[in-house]
Amino acid sequence: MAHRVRRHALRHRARRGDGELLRDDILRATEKLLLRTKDVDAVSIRAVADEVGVTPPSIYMHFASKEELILGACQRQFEAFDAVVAHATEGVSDPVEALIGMGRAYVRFGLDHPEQYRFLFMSRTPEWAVRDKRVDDLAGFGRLINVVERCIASGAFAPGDAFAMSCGLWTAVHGVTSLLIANPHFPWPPIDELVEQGIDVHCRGLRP
Amino acid sequence: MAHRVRRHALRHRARRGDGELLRDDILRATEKLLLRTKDVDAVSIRAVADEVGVTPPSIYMHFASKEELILGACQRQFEAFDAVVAHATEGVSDPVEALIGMGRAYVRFGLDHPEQYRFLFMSRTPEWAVRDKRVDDLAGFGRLINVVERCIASGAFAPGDAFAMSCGLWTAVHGVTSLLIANPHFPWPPIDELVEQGIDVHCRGLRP
DNA sequence: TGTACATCAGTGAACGCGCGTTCACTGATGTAC
DNA sequence: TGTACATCAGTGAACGCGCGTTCACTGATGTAC
Repeated sequence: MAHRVRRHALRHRARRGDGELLRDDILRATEKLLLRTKDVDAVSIRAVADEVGVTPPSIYMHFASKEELILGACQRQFEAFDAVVAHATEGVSDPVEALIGMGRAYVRFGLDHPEQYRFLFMSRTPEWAVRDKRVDDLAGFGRLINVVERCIASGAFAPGDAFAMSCGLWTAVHGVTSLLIANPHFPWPPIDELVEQGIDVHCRGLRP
Repeated sequence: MAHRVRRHALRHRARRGDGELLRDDILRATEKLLLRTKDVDAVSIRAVADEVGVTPPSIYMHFASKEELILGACQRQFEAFDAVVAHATEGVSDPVEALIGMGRAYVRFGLDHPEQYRFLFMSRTPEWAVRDKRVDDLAGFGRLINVVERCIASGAFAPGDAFAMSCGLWTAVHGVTSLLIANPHFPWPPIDELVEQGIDVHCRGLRP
């Protein structure tokens, strides 16, 4: 393979006091690389620096190590994912409809941002990421439990452990999303059909 | 980090005509490393050679490249997985029972061999692996379709597209397996419960 | 039975590569006087 | 208003590392005569 050559234009040096601007540029570049390469291992300090238009040591002005950089990008992606799923339930009063909307949004986000999804829910979670990640994780999951409880209260679902049901629902939508991401060459039936059917079957199975 | 040091005993040179023995040793060592390191990226030609007790160039006597080596190990794992799932349906006449048995065996294999499962069903499938892998893949999937068809014929499942139903069932068991593998720190309910509930809910949802 | 030799199963050393990270530096710019 | 200076936002070159892969070789062993 050829030497790594500088591919991107040099970035203008920030004005004094605006050093923090670089931090944002770095995170944005990291996400861009994740999306383009579709491989977290291809995201190197050097590649990120090049994408930003800066030299590698500059990264260390804002992140103590590569781990911290990746963790930072991960956090951002998590927030985006969380926002999309939260948005799906807005203004929907029927709890089953809200649940279905969440499921659709979940799968859609995963398929639209496969590398982000892979990173968030399919990769080995290194020890260092667990603590910080877990907070948001539980926040998004809390929303799910809430909707499931409303489904039970409304009589749409049989009474039972809302937490366990939520785990089941999560595994269901995750199953569709991740299998489609990992196995794009399999002769799947039409995606929308698969999603609708998966959610529908699961909801039918939870009825009284 | 320290220099890689030879950790394993030297292997006895094979007798003339027994050169093929090394091929088997290499594949076994590769699987062992996958299991131990839980990371396909940690499996290097050099690490495999060391595990076998041989020098790196020896690997190239049996595999043209690292890709071929990994592919060989993947094939083996696939066969093991396929055998376990096939075994689960043996001697079970009731089709729903057979399906449940397959599901349990599937999840169990995944949790018992997380790195194999990750490699088979959660990793990016490189272009070169697709063609060879697909054959076994469809073979195992064919077994699933077969059982689903029997479920429909017996009246246990509502009539419908057996292929689409099989896809749905696959995503369901995959969802449980892969989410547990990727997120071991999440406060899951008891695993058996999660598995049983997942399969049960899905089967209920498919009833007439 | 003895010996020369071809073959086979490897070895040892090296190649160039991209990686994370460190360290001494530079040059523009805001600020104090 | 002019100037010395501290600070800030970076740079350039190098470090040691493990990696996949290549190439010329070696030494044991089965075989032909």
